[in-house]
Formats: sequence, C-alpha cells, structure tokens
Amino acid sequence: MTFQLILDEIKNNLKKILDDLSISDVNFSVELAKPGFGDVSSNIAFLLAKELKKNPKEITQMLFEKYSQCSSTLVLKTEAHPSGYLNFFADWAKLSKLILSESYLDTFGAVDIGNNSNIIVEHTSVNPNKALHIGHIRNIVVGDTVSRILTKANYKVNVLNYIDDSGLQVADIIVGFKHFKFDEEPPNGKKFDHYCGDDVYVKTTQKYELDSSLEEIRKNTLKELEDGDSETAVFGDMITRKVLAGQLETCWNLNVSYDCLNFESQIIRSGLWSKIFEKLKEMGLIEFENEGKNAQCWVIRGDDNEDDKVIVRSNGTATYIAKDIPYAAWKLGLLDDPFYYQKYDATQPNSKTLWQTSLNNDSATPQNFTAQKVVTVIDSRQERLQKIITTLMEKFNSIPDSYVHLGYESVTLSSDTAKTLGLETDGKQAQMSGRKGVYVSADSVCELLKQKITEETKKRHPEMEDSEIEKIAQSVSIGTLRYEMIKQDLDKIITFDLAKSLSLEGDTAPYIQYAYARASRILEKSGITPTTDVNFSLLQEKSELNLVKTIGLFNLQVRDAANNFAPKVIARYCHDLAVSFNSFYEHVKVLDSDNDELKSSRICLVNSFNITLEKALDLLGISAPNRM
RNA sequence: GGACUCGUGGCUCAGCCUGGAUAGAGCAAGCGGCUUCGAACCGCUAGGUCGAGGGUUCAAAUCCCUUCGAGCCCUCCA
Repeated sequence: MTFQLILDEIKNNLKKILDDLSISDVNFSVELAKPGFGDVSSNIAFLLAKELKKNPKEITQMLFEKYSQCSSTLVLKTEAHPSGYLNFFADWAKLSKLILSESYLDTFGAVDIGNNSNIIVEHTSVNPNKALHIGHIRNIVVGDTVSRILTKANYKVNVLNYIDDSGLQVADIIVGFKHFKFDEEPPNGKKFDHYCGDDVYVKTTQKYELDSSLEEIRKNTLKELEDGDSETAVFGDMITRKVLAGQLETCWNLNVSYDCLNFESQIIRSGLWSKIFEKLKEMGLIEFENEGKNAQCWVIRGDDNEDDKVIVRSNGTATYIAKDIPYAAWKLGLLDDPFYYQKYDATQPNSKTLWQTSLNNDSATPQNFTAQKVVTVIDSRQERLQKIITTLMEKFNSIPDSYVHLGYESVTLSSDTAKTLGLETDGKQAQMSGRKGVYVSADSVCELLKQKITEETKKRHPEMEDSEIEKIAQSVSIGTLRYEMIKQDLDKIITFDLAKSLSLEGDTAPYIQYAYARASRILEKSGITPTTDVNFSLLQEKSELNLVKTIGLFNLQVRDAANNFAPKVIARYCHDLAVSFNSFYEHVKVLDSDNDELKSSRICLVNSFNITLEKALDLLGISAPNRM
C-alpha cells in the first residue's frame, strides 16, 4: 500500500469531518503535493466554497482547526495554505519504515485489478512475408509491456500473435518464388525474413506495376492459398513458417514472449466463419442488399454518416474485416473452440511454452486461450474497422468493454533517415512502406545500437571481458529501443531518426540503467548485507526523503498504468526513480559516513531503490545491469 | 464532403480523462562541477500570450463551441 496509506488516512479523516458538518457527496481529491507544498494536498476547500458560501481560504482554516482534533499516525503537520489548499506533511520516520519495508517484499508494486481473471493481449500480428521493421516494434513493445503490467495487476494474461499466412501479402511472395523463380535460399547467409521482404516482396510488387496482366496470377495464387490442400498452400505454409521463425527471433531478442500463435489459414479452414455468419444473420446484424452499389452483398449498416460496410461480396467471398469477426468472437469464447494445440519448438525469454493452433488432433493438448476481456493492439489507422468489431462483440455478449482496441499512432521516418534510404521528402517525414521497401528493419537498429554501446562500454572499461561487454550491450541496446517505443503517449506519432536513436543521454533507458549500476556499486563496495532492521528516522535529507517518496508511489503508478493500458506511465516512473536517485547520489555520500547506523539506513534505501527500479524496469521488459 | 487524432520554449515531449497554488522534463545553447560510493551524471543561466477566438466557472493548458494548421481513415484492397 505504501504511499497510499497516508492518502487513505487523510481521506478518512476528512470524510469524518464532513460527516460532522453533515455534508456528503463531495468528491474531493487527496493527492501527492506539488514540490514545495508539503507531501499531500487536498482541494477540499475549493469544493465546499459554494455550499458554505465562504471563500476557500476561510474554509481551509476551519478544516485545518478541525483536522488537529483527528487522530493521525502518519501526518506530522497540517497547513492551511492561503491559496485554499489544505496541505499535509508526513511523519517520515514512520512512513519511511512502512515504504522501505514493503519494498523488500516480492509482491511490491502488485495491485489487484484483475481479480485473477483471464485477459487476452494480442499484438505483433505481422504478415509473415517480411522482416519486422521499426514500426512493428512499436506494436510489439506496447503489447508486451501492457501484458506485463496487466500481469502485475493480477490478471491471468495470455498473449496471442495472429499469423496472417493466407493474405495478399503472402500471395505476393509466393508469386515471386513460383512465377519469377526467386531462389528459395537467401544469398550469402541473409536472414530468410529479410530476404523475403527486401528482395522477393519488393521486386515482385514492382513487376505488378509494369505488367497489369500479372494481377490474374496474383488473384489465383491467393485463392489457392486459401484452398488448403493445394500445392500452393503447402508451399506457402513452408515459406511463411520460415519467415515467422525469423520474425520470432527478432521478438525474442527484444525480450518479448507469446502464449499462442494463431494461424489465419486454420481459422479459415476451421469453419468458424460459417458459424459466425449464421449467427450474424440470425441476430439481424447483417443484411442482404438487393439493389444499389452494394447489390448482392451482405453488409453491416453504418450508423449516422458512416457508409455500410460490405462483409460478403457479391461473389460470395468474405472481405478483410469479415475474417476478423470469427477470430474476435473466438477470443471472447463465444464460439466452440475448433482448435487443437501443439507446442512450438522454441525456448522463449520468459521460458514459457509457446503453443500454436492446429486442426489436427495428433499429439495435441487441450488449452484454453479465451477470455472475458480482450485487448487487441493495432495501429490506429484501423480504428474504423476495429470499431465495427467492438460494436459487434458488444451485441454478441452484452458485456461492455470486453473487446478493447488499443490503438497507437504510427512510426514515421525523419527526412534525414528517409534520405539514407534514397527517398527525397523535401524536409518532411515519410511513412514507411514494406511494399515499396521504405523502412528501417528492427534487426538493423538493434545491431547498430549494440555496436555503439559496445564501443561506449569498452571506452569506460578497457579491461572488461568481451562476454560481459556483450551482455551489457545486449541489455542496454534492447532497453534503449524498448524505452523509445513507449515513453510517449500512444496517440503521438514517433518520428524515427537513425542518428538520434543512438543517443544514450537524457530521457533514455541508459540514463535509468546507469542509476541502477551506480546503486549496485555502492551496495557492492559497502560490504554490508542490506536489511530493513535499521533506524529510519535518520533519513532526513531532502533528497533521501524524496527518493523514499518516489519508491512509495510504485503501486499507484502500476494501478494507473493498468487501468488505462498506458505503458508510458511506468516508463515515466522509471525515469522519476532514476532522477530521484541521481539527486540523492549527488547530495548524500553513503559510504563516507562515519556513523554506521546512518550508513546502514542509507544502504537500506539504496537497496530499496534498486529492487524497485528492477521491478519497474521488468514491467517494461528492460533488464537492469549491475555494471555498464 | 464525413469520422478520428495531434497542435505546450529552437527541437522532442509530460501535464488534459478526474479544472485550482510558481505550466514540468530532455535535447540543442551558455556557464560551472571528476585526487573517483563510476561524469551514460549533477548544478546554474537563458528561452513559454499552452495554435487562434468565444463560452461555462469564484478558478481553464485542462471542460464546451467555433475556427486554423498538420496527420490519418472513409474500396465488393488487405
């Protein structure tokens, strides 16, 4: 509970005061004070001004007097600020003990929002015809971070990755291999996913533009892919699985794990679509159009200004959005599960088993990957389609907010970076495009970062062994990339600049990880085993108390992040922790002190910081290095 | 034409949901701090009519309306 304890105490006392005054229904705030105004402040007087017909200043004064009658264990002093705020000063000797003691528990930071219920987080879901680029990384890191936060908030999280192995993009590379005879082996050891994306996909789509008769071949290939037992489908399956293996390698390198891979081809063959199609008709959610531009189509009626959306074409085939409906319903457990599950042969970063869907019950194990609540991480450009799905799901199961589309803005390339790819943009940022070959691959960014960090580490530690440098470079490079992807709001466009992304100073993961490394060195050199059996009242310096306070906010931050699916909240919190620690580090010498008692108290604090930061960084999928 | 998102110092952002006290950071600029618990750090200086206009309110960066600018979506494409 930590800092929450003092907030609760104050809130309860203020409620009692209001009861005595026979006032109810006042939704006042009790929150962390701004710097310079004590530790906690309340706006209660402002809210009472109208009712009591007095100005806030007088009311605060009155409340201040009444508050002195209240029993308080954690509040040392109250202040009626002329502005109208009621401010509180904590009894830090007591509060420090509570906060630091709790921080040593394994459960520190855990909150209970999920009540141990199931939740699905779906992310990644990249067409298996190319390597992951920096735009995909935002999706993956957001999804992975959210799933970590929800786990901390007591949800049982299952992470799904939807493999769209039967779409047009896959058909394109199949056309490349079959029709244009691209070699099935990549040249000089190139990763297979990179080869498919950089060479086969880009060059094949270029040829379409030159020769429109190829469109027929493309369409036929797509149809054969969906047909299942065709030779094309078997070949396609082999190719897409090889690409997928390459993509997963990139994801695992980023510390990302999944619970199940769901193959679109199997969803199509499972017959889920026809079941949901019947259900849609029964419930009157779709209508058959007899005339007009959508004649002979099944459509979902658009509300207000929105056009109707075609679900089944006049030729009887399902559209793109239609494929998402049975999948969404399956995730919510609204349909009988047609799948068997097989283990995917791999060891993931979190060492959990990775399952994959199968329609074949040989050596299959039953699993349940459905949940009452589903979070789907998709680019906000798909918002309109996702809104249709959300509305449909609400009508199916009558539970509001059970299907959540977590949208985020795209990653664009800075004009400088676009230029390095041969694209002149006139100073403007550029949208990435897999088809046009305008993108920066995730693997290449990781590689560049790792090189840079290896250099920096060598500079600082010339004597360090290569294996240790490698470990540090891995930790810091992944941290840097992941942090950049979540530190700002989801609805802000990230303009990726290759040169700037290599910056390791300021509001970056290395800044935060560095604070951890510094603290680790203090603990190492102290020669003392940190304990919470210390005199907390000795921690009196401003920078000490500020660090304690920041540590005590962990639960509140996790709650905020989980309630709002907001990874950036934890990113900011990690940064705040590091700032507080660096200020402490500058102002207080831990090991220099002659006073052993004080030294022990400070060691306790430093260790508490390290434990907390390590846990918070873990929510971001970032590891905390002891040295760097 | 319609829907959605963004607009805060030179640049990148936080704060907005849940209105209140001096609008916070980082980068870039200028100055200062390593005979060390590691300078991937810290301190100081300078820089802001919170796009514009109106409204609600005792109180608006925050809520409402209008408007301008930027982005994105609006295929029987995926």
